[in-house]
Amino acid sequence: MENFSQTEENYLKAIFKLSERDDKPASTNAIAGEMSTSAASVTDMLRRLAEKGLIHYEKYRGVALTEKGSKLATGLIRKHRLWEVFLLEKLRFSWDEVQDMAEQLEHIQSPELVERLDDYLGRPKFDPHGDPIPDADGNFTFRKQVFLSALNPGEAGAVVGVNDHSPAFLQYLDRIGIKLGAHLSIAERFDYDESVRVLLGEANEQVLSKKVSQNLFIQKF
Amino acid sequence: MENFSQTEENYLKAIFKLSERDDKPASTNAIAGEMSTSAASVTDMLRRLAEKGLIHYEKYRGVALTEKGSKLATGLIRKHRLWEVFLLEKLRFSWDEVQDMAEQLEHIQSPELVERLDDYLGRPKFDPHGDPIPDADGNFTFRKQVFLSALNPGEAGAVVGVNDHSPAFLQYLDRIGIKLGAHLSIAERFDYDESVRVLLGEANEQVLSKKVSQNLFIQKF
DNA sequence: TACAATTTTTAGATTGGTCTAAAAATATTT
DNA sequence: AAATATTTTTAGACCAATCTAAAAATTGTA
Repeated sequence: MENFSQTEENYLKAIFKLSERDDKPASTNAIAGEMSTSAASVTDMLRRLAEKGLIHYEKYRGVALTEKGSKLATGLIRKHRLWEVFLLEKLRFSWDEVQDMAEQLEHIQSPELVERLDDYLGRPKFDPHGDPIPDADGNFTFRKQVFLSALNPGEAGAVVGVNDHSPAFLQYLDRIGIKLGAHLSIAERFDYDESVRVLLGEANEQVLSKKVSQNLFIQKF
Repeated sequence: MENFSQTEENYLKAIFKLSERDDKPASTNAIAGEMSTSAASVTDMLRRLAEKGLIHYEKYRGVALTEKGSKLATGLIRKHRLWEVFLLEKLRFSWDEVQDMAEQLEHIQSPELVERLDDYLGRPKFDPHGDPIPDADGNFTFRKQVFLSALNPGEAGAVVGVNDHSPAFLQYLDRIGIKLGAHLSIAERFDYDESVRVLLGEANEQVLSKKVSQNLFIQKF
């Protein structure tokens, strides 16, 4: 397949993310927001991406990825998440440090490298934040997961992912001892501010704010 | 330190390589050749690199790297060679396959990543082609080495590096069983075409052409 | 339905990196 | 030292990606 510029690739990723989130065509403005650029620049780029057959684009109607664009975007996500696993598992970075590096590494062009890396890492299905890693054909492994905020007192499960990937949130989780795979159960729910008291593992009890509980993915037991 | 574009970085590498080879300022034309671009483009870029304090440049007088430019160039070489070690040792690529990937990976911006990678690889001093890997301060480990073509009958040594990095040459070496570290001795030298008959290891005898013998680095016993 | 607000596109300019063709400087030869 | 050859620089143009400001289209609302 042809090669595209890093900028073009980043636009594709942004469109993929927005379409996935809202399940409808991405708007020029939304893309501009995601890319931290102006709407005018986005329009320019959309015209070019459409010419290259990467997106379906009609003026004023928003955009969706074509099959080709979608393959490319999932390929980028695959690379990003595999490199994140590498950085954590092999180079011992922590999960709040890997974003910038993976952002660069995902643009390395070499199909063979991706497959060898995947092999080397033991073909992981999820990245260090719990996000699924698409396989070489672009298929994601899905998981039945809910926000912690959707759990009721008495219910229990394992932490399988985060919704917010910011270093601040990830460092907070480290501080209070929440890692991917941690077991927890809801002890009590406070209607006042929608915070919850949870039991972490055997003996660690914490009160988590509404914001935190809306950013943790749980797989129920 | 500021960041520079991949193009700027590639110019710095080219200038470093040329200055190292000839031990005098690099000419516009030589750089154009190295970069496969036009002399006019080089002149443009030189003006910009000089403005950024990366090179000493006087019109018509050729260029040399400044301290800053030199630090940057050795940093790139360090990254390139460390990634090559990674690709070979960890991902099991062969020494003729790694060039393109390392060429991309060397532009990843993250000092922390380089140091972790170095650690992870066991702080290697030489890359898979026998080229020295500069340390974090830019210091190279030097080695007393000569071309195979400089050895006389009866002399022996170990293959410690290659001068030609082309896949064709490296694959040829694989084919006839010459690896880095291989021991060899000169059995006979033919004045006719300056080829040499060498004994490889215990029992492998080969005649090597002048061209081959001028592209193998040997450390004498 | 018409007017206002918002979103999107167009127009025109800028920057980095590239090119070709021509001019200027340097190096080589006689 | 003059003439010639070579190298290097300048001039002017192009493309990708970006910007701001203004125009056009769409959406929301009185």
